[in-house]
Amino acid sequence: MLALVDCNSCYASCEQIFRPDLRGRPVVVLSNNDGFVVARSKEAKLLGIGDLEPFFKIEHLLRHHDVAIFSSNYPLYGDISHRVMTTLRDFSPEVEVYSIDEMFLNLQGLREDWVEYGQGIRRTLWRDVRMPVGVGIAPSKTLAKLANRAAKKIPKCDGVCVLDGPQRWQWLQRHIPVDKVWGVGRRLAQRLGEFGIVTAYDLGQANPKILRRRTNINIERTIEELNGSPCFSLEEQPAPKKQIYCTRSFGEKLTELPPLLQAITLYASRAAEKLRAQEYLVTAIHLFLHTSPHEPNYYSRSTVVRCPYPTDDTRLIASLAKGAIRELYRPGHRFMKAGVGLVELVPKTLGQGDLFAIGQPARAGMMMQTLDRVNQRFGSGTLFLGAEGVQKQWKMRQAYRSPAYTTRFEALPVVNI
DNA sequence: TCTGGGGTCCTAGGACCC
DNA sequence: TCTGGGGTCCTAGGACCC
Repeated sequence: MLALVDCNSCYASCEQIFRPDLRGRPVVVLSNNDGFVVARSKEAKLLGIGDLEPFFKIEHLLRHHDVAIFSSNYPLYGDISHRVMTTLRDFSPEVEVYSIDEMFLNLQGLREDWVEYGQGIRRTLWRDVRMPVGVGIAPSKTLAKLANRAAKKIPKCDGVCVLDGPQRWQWLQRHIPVDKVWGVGRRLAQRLGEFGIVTAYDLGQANPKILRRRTNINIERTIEELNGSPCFSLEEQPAPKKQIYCTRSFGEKLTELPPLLQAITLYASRAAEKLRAQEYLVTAIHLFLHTSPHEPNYYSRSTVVRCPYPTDDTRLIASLAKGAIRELYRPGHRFMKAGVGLVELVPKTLGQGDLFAIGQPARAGMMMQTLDRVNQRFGSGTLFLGAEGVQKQWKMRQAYRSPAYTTRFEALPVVNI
């Protein structure tokens, strides 16, 4: 058995931790660039505010109902997430951090009353972090996902749902549309519909071999999982990434080259940071930029540049990225977004293997190590390439951002006693 | 005034080469 | 009977997840 713990309306709940006056009130959190709604408190959902609704389309509705609006505050959410995960580690010796607001716990060998175990998790996380969560417990990840959904949706569950036998999970599956199954998106659901597969139960009863031929390979394992046979194992150490991307929409459309180059330098730096954290080197870099698809004369270009040698040096990666963007840039367009992808990676420890090939100078490695240490200790962005610029007028919009309560001294909450 | 996120992986299809 | 490869690289775009 394993458990999936998932924070309720994660970002909205994070905001409510330091604003208890907002508990019981409608709260929404917007995506990067204040683009659309990515988190809604229970009360906001009751107002009929949908998931992923463009902010500009519903702003009037939010104002009308006096909804509290927040821009995304990732330093805050990341820190709260870390507290949640740390607390959860006390409940199982083997865990997988699946996303910023979800964790799988292996329950193997823990003989417990699962409902009480789940309620214990909920009580503890509320007491220690003030984070409300749902707990789904089942023999496979896919079932634990469904259980988690039920824990939140079915009032009788009171936040915990245990699927410990076929009767229970089959009953639930009959009430869940197939596109809510983990790994089944809109497109696949449509295809499955052509075979008469509409609910999660239909999928569980389908013939895996036949469906595999007609759709994709993963569907076979999903079917097994729906029947209680685990196929996706718990990954304590997630597999190394095959690609690392950093892409952003700009706060305002960019027409000139210099700010584009600044932005791409920042994205290259972020991607290189992640690359070093994974202890890999990059050999090929993907660059792209495009205008808004909602505007006429849509312009979109991308290219791949090869590195002279496998590298994790921010300076080299940024310089290659800038060179490529110069080539892709055309005046007269209003660019909305650009990005850097490190697309061919090799483990750092693999080494060169070629006596005559040029490798990355050792000094570069030391320089990057110093850069990372300073930024880890004093905060991301303490040391950065001058080419990023200082003003950064292209930064994303964050008109409603809350303070970094837990990660900046000057933003610490003040308590009046 | 104008406004639609970000990350990862996969695949289709064309160009090019032997 | 009718037909004619296969690999690699590149770009574009889609699918799915949170």
